[in-house]
Amino acid sequence: MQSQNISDIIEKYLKSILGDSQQIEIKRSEIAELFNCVPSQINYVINTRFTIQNGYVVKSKRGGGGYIRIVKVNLLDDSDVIKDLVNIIGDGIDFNKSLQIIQSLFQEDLLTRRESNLIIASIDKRTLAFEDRQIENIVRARILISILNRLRYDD
Amino acid sequence: MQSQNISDIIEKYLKSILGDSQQIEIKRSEIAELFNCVPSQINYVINTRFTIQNGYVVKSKRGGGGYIRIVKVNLLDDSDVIKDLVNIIGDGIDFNKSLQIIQSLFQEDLLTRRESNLIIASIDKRTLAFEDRQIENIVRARILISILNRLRYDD
DNA sequence: ATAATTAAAGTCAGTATTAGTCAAATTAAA
DNA sequence: TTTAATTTGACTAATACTGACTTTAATTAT
Repeated sequence: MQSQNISDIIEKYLKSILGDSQQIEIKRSEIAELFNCVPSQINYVINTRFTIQNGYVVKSKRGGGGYIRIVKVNLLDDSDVIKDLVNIIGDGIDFNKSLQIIQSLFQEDLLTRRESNLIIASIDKRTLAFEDRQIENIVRARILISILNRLRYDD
Repeated sequence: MQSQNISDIIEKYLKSILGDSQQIEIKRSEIAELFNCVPSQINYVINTRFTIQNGYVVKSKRGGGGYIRIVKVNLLDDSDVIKDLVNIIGDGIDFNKSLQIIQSLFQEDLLTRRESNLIIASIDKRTLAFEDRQIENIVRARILISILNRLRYDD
């Protein structure tokens, strides 16, 4: 077996303790200790291997009693379609193009009318009015992508 | 597994004795004694978990026979609450406060779980991460207010 | 009545306990 | 050799806990 770097090993370990359960909760420092690495290595593993693309969602809390929770989500059937849309959006999109995307999602029954309206409200020109038009489109893209990625899985 | 800090435990306890009732009245020192912590910890729990954004209003009295009263408020029939929320949002709000507001709206059935999740995705820290932290909060406030307005039209 | 005492709760700043970020250094792969 | 992935650690941020001090209200003493 090749490439047994620590990140791969930690990844395997986390997946093994995930096992059949839907989610795990770990203490970053404990895992780091266990594998004799710096704590931020755990972040690296999570950021590179437990992404939504791979079907994982991660939540965490700092401070006393803090934790990192890794949740395995099941990607929906339309997940790939949405992924393609995300690629189209790239790192900037204007309001009209966004509207088209939302409308098509609505027509595909991937969004209710109410949901569509809420999203439109959030990426609307007035909501995102900046001095700089370019920034507006960047922010809009980020918001849309974040929402689309959220649509790729249920709770 | 999760939430092993005293604050979370006290929060759960208070919510459990709240139960179905609209309000409870506690003695700070008694609760502190019960959980073997300093009295000001109770203030900490209240200030971080029983705020108006969480859907609670707290009243208290000092001196002999003093108490802390926690009241669960209803967003629907209390227009002052909505006003308070808008005030809190103001022209800048951080992610955590926003999250609390969304959760309250969900608990009051003003948002579905899916809608809540989509909104959370759109105002998430990563989504709105800018060079300037201030801008992040400004945009988040605009999005939230835009959404609140949208909700108003719907009814 | 007024003052002193007692019995609450509030505030705030300091400390402790987590996790996150970022970029430089190193290692592996192409 | 160039590029990509990994490793590291110093610095940052968020959350929780504590205790000394303050404020307010009720009760008791004068």
